[in-house]
Amino acid sequence: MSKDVLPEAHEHAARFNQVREAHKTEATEDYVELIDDLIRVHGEARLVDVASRMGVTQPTASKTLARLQRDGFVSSEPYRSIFLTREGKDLADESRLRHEVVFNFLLAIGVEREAAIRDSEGMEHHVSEETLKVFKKIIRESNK
Amino acid sequence: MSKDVLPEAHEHAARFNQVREAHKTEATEDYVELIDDLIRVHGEARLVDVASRMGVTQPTASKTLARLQRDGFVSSEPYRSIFLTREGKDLADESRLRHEVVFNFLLAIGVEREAAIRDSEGMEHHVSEETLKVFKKIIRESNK
DNA sequence: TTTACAATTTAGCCTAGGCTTAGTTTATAC
DNA sequence: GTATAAACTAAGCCTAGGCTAAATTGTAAA
Repeated sequence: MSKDVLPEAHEHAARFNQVREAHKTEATEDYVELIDDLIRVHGEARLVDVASRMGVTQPTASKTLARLQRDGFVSSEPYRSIFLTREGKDLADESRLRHEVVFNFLLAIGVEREAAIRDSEGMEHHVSEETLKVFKKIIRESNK
Repeated sequence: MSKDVLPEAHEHAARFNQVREAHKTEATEDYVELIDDLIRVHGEARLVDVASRMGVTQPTASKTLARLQRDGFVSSEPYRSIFLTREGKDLADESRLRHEVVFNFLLAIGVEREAAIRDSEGMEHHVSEETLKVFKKIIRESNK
């Protein structure tokens, strides 16, 4: 069962590099997705809510949001609520879509709801387009 | 389709905290799994190979290994090859098992091999026991 | 309208995990 | 047996993402 040869080193490294790439964008995606949700459901996104829902302190959320603003995903004035830029909104939409596919896929194959909620949060950032296609197909089939 | 209410804040936060927990152990799991592979296939694990296969520089690998040693997963003498402690070996076995289940699951549902290799590397750290059970069941069914 | 509380920012600290450059040790080849 | 190359370590720098404590701003109630 276990391997008796290893992939070539550069091949091997490429996998880990891909995971590291995904990690870099994870926080950004989680934040914009949450901000978009807050705006849609509560009418606005306040730092205090972003922080409590991300499970971090306000200074931590504040610092992360400053980075997102620097990188062009978010805009806000001091002491005011938070808005998504066009780029941020696009990323949020894309991110939520992927999140929903993973979530619905887990439900479709029989994972219990609570586990599906929790697992999809972590998994969504590591699912390629190719795999996502297979997930979608299985969701469609389970809806028949 | 999209939500019109959000989960309670503490519930929401719990999901992200779980993902952050998983991130903390990711590097450790990836390193011990790789070290175990190198020992099994090449007879020993040298820093230079760990670094090139992780896709990082030698000083980076060296620093990470120092941390793993501090935390009791790895042991080694300066300029010598790297060994797993009992704890490290157990973690490697557990980690490889999970990795294999995720990989075989992706194959079983029809994901192409290369994508399955890459996606399983990132996904393995975010799949709960509950979901893993469902994955195993689907693998068994596809082998009939 | 002032006062008090809530929200936000600032400052400063920590760890992980990247990097480069430079020095040391080990192994190899002549 | 020594020179050279390869492997490894050391030192120092950077970013992200956590934290606490303290200062500032905004808002609402008395």
